[in-house]
Amino acid sequence: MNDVARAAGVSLKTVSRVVNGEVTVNPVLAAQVQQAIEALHYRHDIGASTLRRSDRRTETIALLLEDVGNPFSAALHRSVEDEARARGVQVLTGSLDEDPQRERELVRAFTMRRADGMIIAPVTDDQSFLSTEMHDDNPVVFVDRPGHGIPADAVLATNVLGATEATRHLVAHGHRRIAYLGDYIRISTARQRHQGYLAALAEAGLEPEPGLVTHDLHTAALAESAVMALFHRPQPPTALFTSQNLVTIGTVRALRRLQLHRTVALVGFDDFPLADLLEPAVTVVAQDPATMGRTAARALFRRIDGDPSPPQEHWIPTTMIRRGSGELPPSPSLAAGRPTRL
Amino acid sequence: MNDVARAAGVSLKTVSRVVNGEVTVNPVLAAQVQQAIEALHYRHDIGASTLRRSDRRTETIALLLEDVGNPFSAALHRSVEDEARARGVQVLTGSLDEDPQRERELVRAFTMRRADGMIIAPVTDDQSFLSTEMHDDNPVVFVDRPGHGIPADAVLATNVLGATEATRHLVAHGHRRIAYLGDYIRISTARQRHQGYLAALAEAGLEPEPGLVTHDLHTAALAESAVMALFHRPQPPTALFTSQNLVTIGTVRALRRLQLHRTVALVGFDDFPLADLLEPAVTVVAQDPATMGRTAARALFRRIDGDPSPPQEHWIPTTMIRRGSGELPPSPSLAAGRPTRL
DNA sequence: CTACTGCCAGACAACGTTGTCTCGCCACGT
DNA sequence: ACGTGGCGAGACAACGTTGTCTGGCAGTAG
Repeated sequence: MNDVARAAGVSLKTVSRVVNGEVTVNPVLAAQVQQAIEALHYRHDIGASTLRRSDRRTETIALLLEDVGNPFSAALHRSVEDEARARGVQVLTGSLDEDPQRERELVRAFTMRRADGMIIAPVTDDQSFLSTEMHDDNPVVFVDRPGHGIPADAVLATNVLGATEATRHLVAHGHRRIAYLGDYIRISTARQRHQGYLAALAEAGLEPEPGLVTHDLHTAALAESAVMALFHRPQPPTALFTSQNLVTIGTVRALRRLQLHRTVALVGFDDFPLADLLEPAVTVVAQDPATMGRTAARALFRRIDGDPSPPQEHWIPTTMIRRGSGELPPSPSLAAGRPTRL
Repeated sequence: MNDVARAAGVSLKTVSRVVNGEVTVNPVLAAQVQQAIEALHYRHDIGASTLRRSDRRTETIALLLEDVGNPFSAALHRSVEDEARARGVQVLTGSLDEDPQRERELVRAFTMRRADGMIIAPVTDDQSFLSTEMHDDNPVVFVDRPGHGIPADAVLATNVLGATEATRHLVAHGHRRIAYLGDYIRISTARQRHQGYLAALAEAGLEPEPGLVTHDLHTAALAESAVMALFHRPQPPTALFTSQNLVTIGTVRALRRLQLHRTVALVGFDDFPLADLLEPAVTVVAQDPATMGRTAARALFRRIDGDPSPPQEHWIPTTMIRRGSGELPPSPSLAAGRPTRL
């Protein structure tokens, strides 16, 4: 900046004014400064600027997701980036992998880099550590899952409602034995989807059968073997509700192997690419990760801009997409309670 | 830091030494300092540290990809993050959307934030601007596509070879009229894959037919209508080589609509989730985005650590995965040159 | 012609940290 | 007892920038 000032024949402070777009500077001088900046390839140092400024902004936000490589997180990431881009803000990302320790480490790393705010899909049920971990005026917005122990905005899918709708849909097609297959039950979204499943059963006057509920399926492979097991016992289900992406995919694989994919009804929570091209195409309750990301980013920027209103919950609705797998009628043979032979 | 020093009864400089893990500190004092840090919730300020340090490291790298939301970029992003995590380095990300201006903007934004290095999947054929845009000692590594106008490492898939192998595979199954469907021909990977396709045809003594080559299909929808058009003319192909993810998916959709998915052979470049669950399952030449990301990150860190050796090209091999669609024989009816009726 | 106002440019200090230099202390050898 | 060497701690300046204060100059009113 000193070099630029010398080249433009002005003081260092005037260069600062030009760089920051202040209007109280003679246009002639401003033009000279701009020229010098170009000539010397001067680049403004945001780090030094942040250090000195009173608002301490870095024009950078942090985004902590389950795994930046999975389609849901990636879509959410993209829409956050688009909102940030419109404000000239950059995005630091990190994957949590359901690891509580990683959650704290990343929050610390991003705090040390003075991110202006964070959007977090939390792993655990206690985010109270954020209040001591983060700088006081840096807001947090929770996305996908609610945070606890700290007042903050949250952007959530209507998990209970969506799961109820999915299960109700299967009931409406005549199913009485509907299995639930879900992710780690400690994950709040999995709990809520399980809760929606139970609600729909209760509503229909159906007794929940413990043998038809399987939790903690965190990978497609686990889901696949869970489904295999399910159909090798007496009284198998005639329909399945899978509460997550990877579980749905593992389930489709298993049904193929069992040759039951045209026999057993299936509704999955969360859409996935190519669901419409499978045979039968997979009926899903679709989340809207793009809207979730956009909403979270907007909420965060509102807080960064100083909105002091009480924390808000934003509920992003799910949409049922009927494609075929969810509209299969109960198989008489399975309904009779016969297990599948290999 | 001053507060910590006071609380621990040492000088500010000693706190700095403890924070930076220097060994020339009395363990007793170091413990006192650690205690004070905990008690006061002191957080080291990386920005200020960067400003003062002689190496000016931010422990942050930048990653510029086509679109962080697409599966290829997302997988690559994830593996870069894993390498960075092992070094305590954070990742700034940005999507380029094939936009040259965006490429420059993001490079500038990340330079202003003093990223220690950048991994870029470049949009254009001229990255010479990087040499004036970036700080002198901050390395770049190109990934997926080569950079031009600046010496730097590059991590590339064996695009020509992979495309040749794919096309050769179709030739080996008896096909003589093989169509090429690809992304914007200005993208270097698309050019290379087209080149591989031509090479395989030449090798088999087949005349390339201009009518069987379609470029600039950047979305699945464009690919879909291109395929529809292809089969409504006389002399349709009996096999298709699709040179990119979205093109392959659009093509599958079109073949379904035409009821030709069990008739026309298809090999796609780049694998995609659920390709194995389609009917027929889609034969692909798979790239390895995880290895590409890992390799790029390692190359970048080697440069950041000061490796002065000449720039290197890393070629990441592709793998053909035979799943069924690529092994279909030529349809006699199509081979006879009859166009498809709707 | 003086006094006052407004406005723009520059001087200076400070943001939180670390590189460098200096100084004091202790152990050890003579 | 005294000198020397080594090692650990503190003082100070500086990194690149901006908030604040001061000063000069032009324009205007009395």
